[in-house]
Amino acid sequence: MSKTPFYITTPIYYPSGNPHIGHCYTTVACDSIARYKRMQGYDVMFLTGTDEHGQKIELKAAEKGVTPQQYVDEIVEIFKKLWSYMNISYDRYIRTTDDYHVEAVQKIFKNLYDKGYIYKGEYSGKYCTPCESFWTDSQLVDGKCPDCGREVVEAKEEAYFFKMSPFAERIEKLLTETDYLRPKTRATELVNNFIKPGLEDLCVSRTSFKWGVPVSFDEKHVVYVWIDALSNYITALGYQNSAHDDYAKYWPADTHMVAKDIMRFHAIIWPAMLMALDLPLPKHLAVHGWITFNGQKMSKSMGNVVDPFVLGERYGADSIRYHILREMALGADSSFSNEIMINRINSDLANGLGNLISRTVAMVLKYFDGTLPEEKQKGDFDDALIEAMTSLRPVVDEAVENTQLNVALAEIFKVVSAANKYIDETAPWVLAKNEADKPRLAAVLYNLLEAIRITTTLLSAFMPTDMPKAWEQIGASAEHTSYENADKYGVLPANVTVKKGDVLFPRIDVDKEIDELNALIMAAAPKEEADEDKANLVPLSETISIDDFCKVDLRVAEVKECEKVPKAKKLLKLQLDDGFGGRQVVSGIAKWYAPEDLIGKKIIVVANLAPAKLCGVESQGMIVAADVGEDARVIFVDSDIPNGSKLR
RNA sequence: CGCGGAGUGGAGCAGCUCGGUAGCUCGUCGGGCUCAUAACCCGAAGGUCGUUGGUUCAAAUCCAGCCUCCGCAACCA
Repeated sequence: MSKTPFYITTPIYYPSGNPHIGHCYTTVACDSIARYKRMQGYDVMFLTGTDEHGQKIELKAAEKGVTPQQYVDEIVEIFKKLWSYMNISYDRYIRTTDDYHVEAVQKIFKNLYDKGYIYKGEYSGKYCTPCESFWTDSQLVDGKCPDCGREVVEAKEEAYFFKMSPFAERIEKLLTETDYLRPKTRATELVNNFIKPGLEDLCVSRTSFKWGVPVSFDEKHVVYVWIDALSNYITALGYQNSAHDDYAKYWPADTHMVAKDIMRFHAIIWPAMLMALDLPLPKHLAVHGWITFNGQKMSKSMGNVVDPFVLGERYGADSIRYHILREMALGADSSFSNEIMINRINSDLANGLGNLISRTVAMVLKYFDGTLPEEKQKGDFDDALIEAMTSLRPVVDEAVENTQLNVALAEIFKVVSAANKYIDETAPWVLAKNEADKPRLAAVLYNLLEAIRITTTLLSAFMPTDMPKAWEQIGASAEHTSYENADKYGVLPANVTVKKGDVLFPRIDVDKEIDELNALIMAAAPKEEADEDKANLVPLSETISIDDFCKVDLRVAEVKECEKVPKAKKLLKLQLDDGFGGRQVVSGIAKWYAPEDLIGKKIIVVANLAPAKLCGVESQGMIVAADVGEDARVIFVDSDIPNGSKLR
C-alpha cells in the first residue's frame, strides 16, 4: 500500500539578517505538523529555504565587502544551524541561488511571457535605492523615502509586468468560497482591499540591480522577487528542472504556512501565478500572527534576548518549541515575554508533565524495585482515566488537521492533568502500606505509565528531543510509542520495567531568570542602539547653491489654533499667524504633540510651499521639525520674534 | 460614514453560528496529601460579559446607535 503524500512548506526566509523567534514559530509549527503526519504514515515532504536575491542583499554584501553569494552563504549557515538546534526535520532546503531553481525560474518567466501573461512596460516613480523600493508621489514623506527617510531619485525603468486582472474573479472565489485561507476571516479584508478596487498588474522584473535571476530572453532584466521566490514551492519538487523528480507526487501542496505580513502574496499573487501556469492550487494557506515582545512589536534591539539560541541554551529547544506552539493561536498575534514563557514552562512542563513522569517512575522503583508484577487489580477511577487517554488521539488528529496546534497541545495536557488527579484519587502511597493492596497498586501505576506513554507519543511530534527520554524512563520501546498504539490501552508489557532518569523539565526560578534576562537586555541594548543610530542618520543631501536655498521661504509664525484632523490618525490642523493674514497648515505630528502643546507657541513654517490636500484638508505650507529616530520634534523659536520674520 | 478585528472576574483567553444558571489557564486566599521537580489534589474570593437603546418570558449570545483599542488602507507638504 503506497503512502498518501503530504506536502508542507514554510516561506523561504530573507537572509538579510539573522533568524529570530518569529522565523522559529513558522518553522517549528510546520515541523510539528510534518512529524505528526509522518507518524500517521503519510509520505511527507517538508520544505523550507531562503530567498537570497535582491538589492538589499547586494547592498549588505557590499557593506561587508563580500560578494552577495558569500554573504548569503554565511547567513544560510546560521539558519541551518538554528534549524538543527531546534530539531527541525525538513526534507529539503531550497536556496533561490541554487542552479536548478534559477534555471526553472527562467523557464517559468519565459513560459508566462509566451502565454501573454507577462508583457513589457515601463515603471516610473520615485525610487529609494537602499530600500529597493519604488514609491508613488503620495507615499513620499517630505519628498523622502517613507521607510528610511533617505533621498529618493526620479526613476523610470523598463520593466516586465504580470497581468493580474484575468484572475481576479477566480481568486475572489478561492478566498471566499473555499477553505484555502485559514483563518478564513481574513478573506474579506483581502477582497475589500485588493480585489474589489481592481487588481493592478505586478511589476516582475528590474533593471536597477543585478543580484537575481536574469530574464533569459532580455539579459538586462532580473526577475523580481515574486516569481523568483514564490515559485520555490514547485521548483523544489523539480518543476521545470531535473534536480528533483517529485513534482507529480507532492503537488499541489497541502499547506503553505506564512505569517500575516506575507499573506497577501500567498493569497493573491501566488494563486494568480499558478492559474497562469495552469497548475493546480495549493490546498491551504495557514496564516499566523506575529510574536510580539513584551507587548511591543519585535525590534532589533530586543533581538538578542529573544535570540532563539540564547533561549534554547537556557531552557532547552523543546521547551521553546512547546511555548511558542502552545501560546500562538492560528490567526492572532501572540505576546512573547520572558515571564509568560517561564511560567508556561514551569506550570505545564515542569509541574505537569515532568513531575508526573518523575513521581510515577519513582513509585514504581520504590514500591516494586522498578518492575511491575503481573498481578493487577482493577478499581475505581480506572475507567475514566483509560477513557480519557484512549479517546485523545482523534481529538489531536483533528486539531493538527486544522493547523490548530495550540488546541492539540491543550488537549494533550488535559490528560496529563487527569493523570495527576488520578494519583490523588487512588493514593498509591496508602495502597503501598498494605501488602494485600499490592495488585491494586500495580494496576494504578500501570495505568499511569500508559497515560504517560500515550501523551508523550502524541507530544513527540511537537517535542521530538525530550519525549524519547521519557520513553526510556517508563520502559517504552519504539513500537509501544507508535501512532497506531496511541489510542490503545494495555500496550506496555504487564511486567514493564522503568528506569530512573534525569529530570526532564527542571523547574525554573522565575525571578532569578527574569533578572538575568533583563541583565542580558541591558548589556545588549546600548551597543545595538548605538549601531542603529549611526545607521539611521540620514545621509547628507547633495550640495545646493545659495540661490537654491533662497527659493525656500521660511517664516516665523505663531500657532493660534490647533486641532486634530478628524479622519486622520497622524494629522494636526494648525491655524497660523504668519504676519500676512494667517494660513492653515496640516502637519503629521499628532502622534507626538497634542493640540494644546502647540497653541501659543512660535514655530517655523515653509511659507512658499505649494498647497496640498491631506485627507481632504488643505495645507498651505509645512512646519519645520527634526527627525529624531522614529520621532519628530517641532522646532520652536523665541516668542519675541515677530510673526512673519524671514529666516536665512 | 475607507476595510477588517477586538472590548468577558488581577492577567491572558473561551463562550456568541443554533438566545435560557458565565467557563478555562495563570495569579491570590484557605484546606488536603506527601509518591514527586517547594511539585500534586480540593475549595473559596473576585465579573452589572465596553456603552445606550431595541426584540424576547429570557441576551455575553440577535438588532441598531455610540465609545475605546489594534491591524490594513490613507496619511506624516
